[in-house]
Parts: sequence; C-alpha cells; structure tokens
Amino acid sequence: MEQNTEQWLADMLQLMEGDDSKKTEKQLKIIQAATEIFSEKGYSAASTSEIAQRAGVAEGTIFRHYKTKKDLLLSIVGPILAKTVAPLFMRDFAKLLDQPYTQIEDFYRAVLRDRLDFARKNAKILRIVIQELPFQPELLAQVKILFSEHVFARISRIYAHFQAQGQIMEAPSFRVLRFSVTTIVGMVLTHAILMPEISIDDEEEINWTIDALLHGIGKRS
Amino acid sequence: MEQNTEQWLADMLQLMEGDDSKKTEKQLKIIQAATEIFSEKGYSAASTSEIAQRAGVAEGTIFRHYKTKKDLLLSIVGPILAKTVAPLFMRDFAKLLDQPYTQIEDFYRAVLRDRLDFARKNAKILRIVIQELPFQPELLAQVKILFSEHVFARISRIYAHFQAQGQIMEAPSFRVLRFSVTTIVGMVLTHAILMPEISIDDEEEINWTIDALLHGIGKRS
DNA sequence: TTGTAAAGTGAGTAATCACTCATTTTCGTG
DNA sequence: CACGAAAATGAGTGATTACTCACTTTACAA
Repeated sequence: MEQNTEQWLADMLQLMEGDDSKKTEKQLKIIQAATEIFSEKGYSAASTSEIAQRAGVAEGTIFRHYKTKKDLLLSIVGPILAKTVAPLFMRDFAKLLDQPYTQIEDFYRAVLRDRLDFARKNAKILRIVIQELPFQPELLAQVKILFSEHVFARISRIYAHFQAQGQIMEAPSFRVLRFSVTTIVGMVLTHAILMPEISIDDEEEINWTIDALLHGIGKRS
Repeated sequence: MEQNTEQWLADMLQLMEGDDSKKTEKQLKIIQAATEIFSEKGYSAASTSEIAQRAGVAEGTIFRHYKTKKDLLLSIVGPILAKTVAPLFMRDFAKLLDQPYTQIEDFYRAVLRDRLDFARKNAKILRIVIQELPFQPELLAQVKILFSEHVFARISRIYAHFQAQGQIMEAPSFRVLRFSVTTIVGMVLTHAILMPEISIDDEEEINWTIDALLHGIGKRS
C-alpha cells in the first residue's frame, strides 16, 4: 500500500488540480467570487445570482462551466484536500526522515512553518471546507478514506521513526498521534482561521509550541 | 469587574435559560426538531416546513413562538453559550483554587471530565454553534465580549495561581493559555463532536492528555 | 357551564432560488 | 476577412422559501 501512495498522491493532485491554464478569465472570476461568498455566508446561504454579480458575469455563465451549484463548490473545495496533507508524501519529506539524526524539533518546525503559511494562503477555502464538510457526505467519505488509508499510516510511521530514535516517549502511538495532531491543527487554525487578526511573532510561537508539545507546560525540574 | 462577573453570569444564565417550565409541549417539540435538523443540514439549508413536519406541528405554530427562523436559531444557540464557560465562574470552582495545595492535575482532571460530559450531552447544539457562529455577527460579537471581558481574565488568574505555586512553567501567560485551551478544546471536540464513534476509556484518555500537557511527549529524562 | 385569552392551524403570498435555453458575442484558424 | 465553435448572455421557469392571517381549538378561571 505504501508504494502506491506516492503514485496515488500524484494522481490525486493531478485530478484535483485547478488547472488554471485551461480556464477562461471569466471562469477564474467566478471561482474567486464564489470562494469569497461561500466563505462569507456559507454555501447554502450563497446565491448563484450574487456570485455572478460579484464575478461580473451573467448567471448563465456559471452554469456553462458548472452543471450545478454543488459542482462549483466541489471544484473549489476538492483541490485543497490533497494539498492539505500533501507534504506528508513528498520526497523532500521522506529525505528529512532518512537522515538518521534529524531532530524532532527541526521536523516539527518545518511542518508548522509550512502548514501555517499554507493555511494563511488558503484561509478562505479552508473555512469553506471546515464549514461544509459535515454536510457533504461524499466529500466526507472521501476525506475519511484519505485519512484512514494514507494519512494515518504515514503519521504512524513518522512517530515509529522518532520513537525508535528515542526522541519521543513510549506510549500508544494513537495517543501521541491524537495529541500532536491536535496541537498542530489547533495552533495553525487558531492563527490562520480563528484569530488571524492577532499578530504574532511566527518563529517564536512555533518554537514555543514545539517546546510545550515536547516538554509540557509543567514546572521544569 | 471581577466582582460583577458572578452577578453577570447569573443574569446571563437566567437570561439565556431555556426556562422549559413556561414552554408548551409543542414548543418543546419544535426546539427538539429544529435542533436536530439544524445540526444535520445546517441553519440555511434547513426549512421551517421540514422542522414543522418533524415536530408534528403546523408551520404557523413555529411563528407563533418565534418571530423569525433566526429567532428560533438564537433561542437554541443562545442558552448554550454561557453554559459552556459557566464552570469557570462557579463557587465550587473558586473553592478548588482557594485550597492552597490543589494539584494542577486534579484541576485539569475535573475540568476535562466535566466539559467532556457537557460536550457529549450537548453535541448537536455545539455543532450548530460551531457551524453558525461565523455567520451570525451579533452572536459572534457577543461571544467575543464574553471571552475578552470575562473568560480571558478568569483563565489568566487561574494560571497566575498555579504559576505562583510553582506548578507550571514561567512563560508569557497568553502562550500557556493558548496552548492549554487548544489542548482542552482539541481533546473535547475530537471525542465529543468530530469522532464520537471512536470509543475510548475516558479516564485513561483524560489522564494521558493531562500528562502530555504538563510533561510533553518528548523522551522523559 | 361559560367567557376569553392563548395556542394552534394551514391555505395563501411575494420573494428568491437554482437552473434552462434561444440568442448573441467572442475567439482562433485558414 | 470569413467562418465555425466555444463562450457568454439574460429573460424566463417551476419549485421552494420564510412568513402572514383569518380562523378554529384548547385551557382555565369565574
């Protein structure tokens, strides 16, 4: 399964790719407007007429390119899914782990820095994903497969790697996994989606978060 | 400000209270049906006719009790807000901190146990809150005031307390606060809302989470 | 039992919705 | 320029929406 994963991800990215080159100027405007309005008002509360208006196109133009409103949503949300977890499957990423003495701090630093930037750059789309995922059963099923088949296995191997190196405590991997994923996602979502208006020193926040994740907030002995 | 807070919370809870005693049987049915449908399909995608149908009442009956559909939403979502952070302001809670040698582990254990149960019991309503809060400006403003005026100050004092006792590390309180709130919320949301179908040993998960929060997931020296 | 206010009803309404389609405009190519 | 195809248009459509209101039923105190 693990050999297939890299190919699978390539397909996934290809399949999900926006493929901007083949898109009309007006089509790009539509996607841009729809992204804004979906993230502002939610999918259901957004109307195709308003999207058309903000995009500066006729309403019919939307339906030339997308059969339904849901098609439009999926064309926005779909491409982001694979990209969100893509770094896990990149060659650069594997190399980092192949180096036998990679410090786990450096590993976390790279992940947090990269995903924080990613989340900030795609904040609007991520908001849409978070909002609409619970109400889109097909998409939800797809994501669940993505995680249970690929992401979970990948992260488990990463922790096995660092555990074997004696860099993290010995504990059931699903607990370590749950805790650190919560920490990473919590930190990224807090600063990129929930409270983007609070300005922070990224490097400091990242370093502090890693320190707390590895050594806790209790009094150091 | 701090003296007013207790009174303020009493008012808040009173004001927000469902006050079930004064409600008609059909009105309770409406709230129950609306809660289900809102959490299943989202506020905008839910129709009043479907709510009426599931509640077993005429559509007009809904509008006897609630001027608008949004009124119905707020009557469901409103009462939960104060309750979510209520424990912070309870007398029992203050007592726990007045005892000079309360272990921070015991403190976290009480908080996690209590809020995990709360989130499970109110999972549907909490889902609605999470989904709709970004799209309800008045409600969002209310929540922001709630946190910046009361919750933030309260939690800061708690950490000052434990910091003075030497039970947690010395670091900018906003960082400790952000990290531990993320940890608590992340753990509760994961098991109560995101993945309620995964059965866990609550006590074990709570204890392990507290241990990781205080001492990290790094190798123990 | 009777009077009355509150609770409940459901057909009706104007507005809005996603989507269609006949027509026009734009664009790439020979 | 000429021409065929793709892109874009916007008025039109049936369905659905939140909400109203004239009316009926229920609950309860006198």
